[in-house]
Amino acid sequence: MPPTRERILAATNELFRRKGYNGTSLKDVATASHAPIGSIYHSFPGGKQELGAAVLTSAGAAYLELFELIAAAAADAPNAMSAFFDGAATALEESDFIDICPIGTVAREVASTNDVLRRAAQAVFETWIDAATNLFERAGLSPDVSRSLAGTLVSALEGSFVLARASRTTDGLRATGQDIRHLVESRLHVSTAGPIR
Amino acid sequence: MPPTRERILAATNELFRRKGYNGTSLKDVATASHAPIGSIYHSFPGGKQELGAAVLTSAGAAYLELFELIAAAAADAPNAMSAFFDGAATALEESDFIDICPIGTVAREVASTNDVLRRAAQAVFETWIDAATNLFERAGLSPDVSRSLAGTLVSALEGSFVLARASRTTDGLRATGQDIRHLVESRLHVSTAGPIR
DNA sequence: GATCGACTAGAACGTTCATTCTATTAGAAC
DNA sequence: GTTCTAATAGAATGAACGTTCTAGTCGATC
Repeated sequence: MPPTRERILAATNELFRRKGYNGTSLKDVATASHAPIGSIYHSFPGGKQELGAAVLTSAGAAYLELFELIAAAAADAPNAMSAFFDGAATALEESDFIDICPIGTVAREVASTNDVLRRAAQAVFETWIDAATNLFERAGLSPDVSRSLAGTLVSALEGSFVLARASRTTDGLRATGQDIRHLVESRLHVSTAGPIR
Repeated sequence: MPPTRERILAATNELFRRKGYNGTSLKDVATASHAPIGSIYHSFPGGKQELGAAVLTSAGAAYLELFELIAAAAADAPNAMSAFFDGAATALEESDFIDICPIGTVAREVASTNDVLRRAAQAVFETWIDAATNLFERAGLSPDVSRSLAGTLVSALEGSFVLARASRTTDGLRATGQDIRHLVESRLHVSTAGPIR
């Protein structure tokens, strides 16, 4: 059995995906992680808020790693786009549509009411956008275009999770992957073979 | 003063944006709408769930109307894309980053735990995607490409709301608008002037 | 002007929430 | 083997939750 702190983080991560921040109680966390409430407060003295921020940060780091793995395995930037969305679609299907990034969920839910969690989510998104920006820059795009595309990629991923989860289908997710792939290809052609620049 | 039912819907709509479904209490709704709790149950006998579904539906219809207005005012489909995102960015800035679609928030929060609300959100997204599909078809794109782009547009909008709200900036929102605009232009060029089809 | 349904009003109820608290257990340090 | 800190354990607490319930108020209709 993994250490208590890890079990609590993992259980909370899953609960946040299913029920969001306000829908997850610490009793739920205690039950799912097989840890008493006292241990939650021992590992996270700041209570639910500190636990929430830790979950966002650790989940963000895990997704960043996954991002880099998929990007490294893809033949080029456009292929990486399809791979991101197809991978997300498969994960969603296999988990009966619960395996969706908890960060966007929590970010929307509490961005106006909890500045600590808002900043934690913002920091995570920033790491993803930085990583995607690097990917596009390495593919030959300008810093500005790369950063814009990175934001669009993360937005499209987060947004298509919402639609997929509401409709319980992944068709849209995969189609959006193709659209984003096409967008990146188009930007690459303009900048490397186009008449201007 | 508008009728009670309308006041309750409007107040709940705003509370959902700020705090999500689970974060909004019926006491909050009663206070914000200047209606007693009894009146909430009188107008919505099904309680919080029925109220929630009604908010999603009415907000969805309002956004659909807004979508059609902006699309009709734009010179063409690509211009409509920028207009959607710029309009959202302005609304977000003017409302101190709370004026973000409550539907995506609630959809992520309760999609796994409340099928009534999940279906309500799904139905709303469907109306938006249908409307956007029509827009792209009228611009000359095939039904398949149009529907895919429509899903990508809605996804990118919903997703960039999350990022904008977390970062409290609208730069990314506007940049994504330009990317989506570019994507639509690219699809139009391929299908109307390209060598194939 | 009496009657009646629609609406207003908020107290009451049982549950659940995040947090705090007091014990108890386990294992390293000396 | 004693000591001491870290971790476990869950009962206690007070606030807040969604819902139900009982009164009271309003305005139209006869």
